[in-house]
Amino acid sequence: MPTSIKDVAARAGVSTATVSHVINETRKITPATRKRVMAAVEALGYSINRAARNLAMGRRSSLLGVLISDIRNPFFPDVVASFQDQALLQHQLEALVLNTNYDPARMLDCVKRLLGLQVAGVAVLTSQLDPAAAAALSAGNIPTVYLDLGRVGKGVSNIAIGYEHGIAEGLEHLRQLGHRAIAYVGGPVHLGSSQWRKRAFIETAARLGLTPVAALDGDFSVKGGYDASWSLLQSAKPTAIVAGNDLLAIGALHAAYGLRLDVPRHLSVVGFDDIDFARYTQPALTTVAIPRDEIGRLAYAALDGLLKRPEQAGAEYRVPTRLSIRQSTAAPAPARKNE
Amino acid sequence: MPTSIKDVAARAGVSTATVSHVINETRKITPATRKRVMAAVEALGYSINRAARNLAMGRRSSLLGVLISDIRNPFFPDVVASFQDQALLQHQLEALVLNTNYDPARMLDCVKRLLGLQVAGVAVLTSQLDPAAAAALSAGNIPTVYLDLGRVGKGVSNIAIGYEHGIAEGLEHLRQLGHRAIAYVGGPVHLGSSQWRKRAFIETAARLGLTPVAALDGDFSVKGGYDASWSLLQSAKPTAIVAGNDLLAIGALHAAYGLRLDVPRHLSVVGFDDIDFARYTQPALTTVAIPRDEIGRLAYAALDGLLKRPEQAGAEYRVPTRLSIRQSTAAPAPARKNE
DNA sequence: CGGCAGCGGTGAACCGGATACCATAAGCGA
DNA sequence: TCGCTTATGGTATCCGGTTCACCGCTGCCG
Repeated sequence: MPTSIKDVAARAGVSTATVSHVINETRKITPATRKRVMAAVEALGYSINRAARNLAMGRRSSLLGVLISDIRNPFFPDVVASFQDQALLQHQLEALVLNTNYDPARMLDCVKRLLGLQVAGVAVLTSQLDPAAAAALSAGNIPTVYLDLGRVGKGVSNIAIGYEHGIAEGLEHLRQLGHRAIAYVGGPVHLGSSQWRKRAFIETAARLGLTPVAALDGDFSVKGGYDASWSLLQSAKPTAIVAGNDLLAIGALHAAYGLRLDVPRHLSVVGFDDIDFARYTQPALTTVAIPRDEIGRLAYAALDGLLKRPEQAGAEYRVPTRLSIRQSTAAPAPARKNE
Repeated sequence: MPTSIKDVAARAGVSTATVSHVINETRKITPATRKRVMAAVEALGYSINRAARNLAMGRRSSLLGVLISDIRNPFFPDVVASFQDQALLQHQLEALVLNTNYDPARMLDCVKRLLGLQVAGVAVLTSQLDPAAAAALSAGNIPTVYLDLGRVGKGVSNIAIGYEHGIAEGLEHLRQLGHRAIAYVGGPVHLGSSQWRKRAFIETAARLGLTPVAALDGDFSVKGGYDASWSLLQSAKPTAIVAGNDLLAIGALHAAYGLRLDVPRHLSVVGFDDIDFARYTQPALTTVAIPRDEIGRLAYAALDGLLKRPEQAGAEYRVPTRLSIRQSTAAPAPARKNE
């Protein structure tokens, strides 16, 4: 393991400087010398130590940090995969993915670790932002891209998600089907993404002249959706439920099974995210699709841009949402409508 | 960016050596000094430069490479998450996750990139192994742990998956329910994991005196399961289908819906993996569970062991599988049984 | 009271590589 | 033949940490 540039230099009978110049082609070298050096490199199986190189050059590493909330939530692997595909394409940088588990403290810890690794840039794709973490990133002067969080500025870009369009499509869809009693099941109140979805729902509903019959917050899990929907269906008796993400929506579907309500005849359900499994629920889930691969691609592109033009201000990107209509929505059955 | 240990030392009025000792707790320090140092660290937002540290300590890097087939397959995020949780717990090493997309060429590329990054160790959790990649790893003398691939040796550990037990439970379960006409839907023939599952199925079936009525290979996707099951259900008319993974099983469920077969009355379905969604299909999927978090934990532990005792031979670990019985299996309906 | 051990802290030599600067020799015109 | 420029290689320093040898101080003990 200890084949350093010195070993190569010794074997080739030259100085370490020469070896360095041969390897990096940073100076003209006589063919004879170059050949001797290359032979020594071959013979010793030498490979350069990047840590030392980065240290010497005062550069950051070739790593990009990617912060996500929860790798088990199917939303994130899709984003990460497309991010990594980009990184692979431009082949140079690697993506280091860290989970915050929706925990601000852990997020700060992750940021510190990334700083310690001298990452070249960070993509914060979590649904909330710990202020201390943001401060640490900007203090470290690290190019950063946020997902629907934070302001654009020097070295900081942002990807905004246009929730309104998709949710408006969803509500319009429900209204046209004849639904009036619509309830909302949301995620944890402390999460930004959760708040914005809920707000988009309420404002859009108001604009369309619909009054939500109820809104309940759970966590972003199937169980949370199940519990919330169960109690909603017992009390408010909505004809349609809009969920803050697809896991919640799947929970709603199961609550309906449990209460022997047929979806979509007795209850329509609209999800959010359009995870892969949404098309494999029974019935297949109507849901507001967020272009996850587009987010991954943009996040990489944004970081790439910041890295190439460090002194320039970042940009604001925007991805749209749109309704993906499947079988979990239909006109409410008259029987239940009159209940 | 330039807050180095020297800045901290200067601000705290101590030497860099002392700062280092405070940070690493490698020596007794008076509370007063420690406090001054910590205050300086806080005030400057100092975070240690791992590159420099690794260089000084003669270590490779604080990165562990984790190779997986496909981050979008829910199997892997679970494994990765538990691996990372371990890494976080022992906080020192980071996990760098790379996708091979089931592509041997890409796998070799990933390995080369990892080698370039001086990773301290690599966990190969993919379901197949490119020989060139394995050669590169052993040539680089990198501690490696494989998932059910390759041999244990110096610096190489292996995690074997005991497919037999779980699949035997599954087949026994089906036999007791009265199934005789059992078909198998498998994954791509070129994947190791796919082959072993299929072999375990066939051998165990033979041992139990059951003869599979058919076996078809698709890819590890819902669509593949759908197509294969559809044609199986038309031709061989099995009363039960065992699938090579849960995605395939979900495809089988949908093929049954499509053919208006009631699951489990007309068709029983057994999956493999027990991904989270298996409990949320309709009906909930009976499946052979693989302890994914255990795999992640073991993979980390194995690497940790190899790193701590580099000269020793690796170990063979083994994780069991077991049947998780839900609602997709039942006794076959007499009507169909006599068809 | 002198010797000595233990404690808390410092200075400086590394780790592996990049590079500014210097040394040498060759090339070349005057 | 001298002096100046170029081409090429060497020397030394620095990057940000770790760590070892050492040092002054205190307190204990004979």
